[in-house]
Amino acid sequence: MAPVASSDPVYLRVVADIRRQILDGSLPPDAPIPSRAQLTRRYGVGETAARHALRVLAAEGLIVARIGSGHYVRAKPVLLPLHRWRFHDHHVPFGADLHAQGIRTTWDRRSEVVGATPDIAQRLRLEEPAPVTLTRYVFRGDGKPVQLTTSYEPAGFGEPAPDEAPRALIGRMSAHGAKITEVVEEVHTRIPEPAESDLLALPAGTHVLHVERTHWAGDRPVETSDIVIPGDRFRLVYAHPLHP
Amino acid sequence: MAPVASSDPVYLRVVADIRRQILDGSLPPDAPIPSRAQLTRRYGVGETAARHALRVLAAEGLIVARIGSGHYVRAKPVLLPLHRWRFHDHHVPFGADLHAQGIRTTWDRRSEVVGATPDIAQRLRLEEPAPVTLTRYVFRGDGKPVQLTTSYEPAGFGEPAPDEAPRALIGRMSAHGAKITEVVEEVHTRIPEPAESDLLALPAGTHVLHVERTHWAGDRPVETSDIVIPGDRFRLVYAHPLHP
DNA sequence: GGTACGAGTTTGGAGCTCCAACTTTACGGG
DNA sequence: CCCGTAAAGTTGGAGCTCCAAACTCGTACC
Repeated sequence: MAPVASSDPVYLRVVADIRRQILDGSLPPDAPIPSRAQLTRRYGVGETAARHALRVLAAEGLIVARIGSGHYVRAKPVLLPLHRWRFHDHHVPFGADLHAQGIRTTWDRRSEVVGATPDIAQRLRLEEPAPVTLTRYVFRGDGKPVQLTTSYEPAGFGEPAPDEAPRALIGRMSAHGAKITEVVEEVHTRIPEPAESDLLALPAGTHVLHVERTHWAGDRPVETSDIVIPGDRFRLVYAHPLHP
Repeated sequence: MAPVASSDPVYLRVVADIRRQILDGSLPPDAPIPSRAQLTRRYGVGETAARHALRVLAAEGLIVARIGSGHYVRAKPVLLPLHRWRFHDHHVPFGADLHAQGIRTTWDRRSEVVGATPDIAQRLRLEEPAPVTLTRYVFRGDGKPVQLTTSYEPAGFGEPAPDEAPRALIGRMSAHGAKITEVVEEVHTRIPEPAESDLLALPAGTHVLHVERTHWAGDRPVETSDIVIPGDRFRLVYAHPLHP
């Protein structure tokens, strides 16, 4: 979770504080959130900031607004903001979460330079035809493939060193002085669900991929969400940061 | 797209108007959106409304804000708000979109009454143990399964007639005077991608499921997104309604 | 005891203002 | 012609206010 510096907008201070209380359990499900008026007093902020903080938390799915009554902590607020990290432990819920459950994480990667499809070229703001480096990361939990990430970046930024950590494309490109406005990436997760594959006329017991697609904007993640299943299943719900 | 009545909030009038222009192409990608000041004049609304309208459109992914410069129509703004419709044509992007591409849509359904899992019971605000009707819809594009929806509703609302259209649980339950706060549903889509299944050590050519999970709240969808692939692939991006 | 009403609280819509940070543009000097 | 600076425009943060609709709860009435 990105820490909130004291220089950050004040509404983020409020958001961070309430979010922390919800996630660590001091505000249990269905607990009432202080009202707008109370927040202004308690945090010494204006109504605008209090209101915006509540809206952000509601958009994250952590709280629900019951109009006329108040805001309440949502049932099962398993939340991990989807915002600019990757599998690697320092950046990512996946890594942290797998670790917390005693699952050892590893990964490998294969890169190749390919011609950009019109789609990719447009997203990376390149002129067609342009060579792009396509990198596929396979992330494993206890050896079993858990997640596959496909990332594209303009060719010419150099091959990553063999042991270089999975890197955030955004960070890397801005380090080279380039402006990145959008990143396309695909995330895959394993999920065996025989009953359902049957309904879809697939061979019974077929292992099935959970494919999740992340259209990732420099300004704001458009959408995405989900669930990881390494052997057993556990669930992560990603919320959309609603800032600003 | 839900029509905007004249009694609706004014910011929604602005949102609806700009959204229409973007979707019908009169505002092409990268076209500038009128600024806050211009919107207040052009639509005769206050700054608050203009600002909120822009924020909603940005959250929907239709426009990007470039700070200091302005708002611009986003590249490829394929947008279909994920908000209380289903596959069936009148309610749904899927149906409309498939149709637009000359794909015939069909569907079938199987219902069974099962015991609610703790999870489902809690979501439907039922006391455990409670019987719930589990319905699986398989939606097809030209006969090929495209989407699978699993929905739960409290048992006792009656079996749907064999030819009754896939129904919105929310609408149906409120018609019975009940209050529904959340709907759980699962959406599955087929996506064959041999190269990637190879990387994940699956049999080559295995057909793969795109699983997407929709946690659907009475107040606001927490998250979800995505893509449909019937034979060939085409893509839909769902945006989160950011209201209020 | 049960019901109906009203006062107080809370959210959401809408208006206004001011300012900092940033971008774009236009202008003038070298 | 080119470059640097200044002015104008735009977004985002933050403050304030007023009001309608909706909910809660306690009181008073039947």
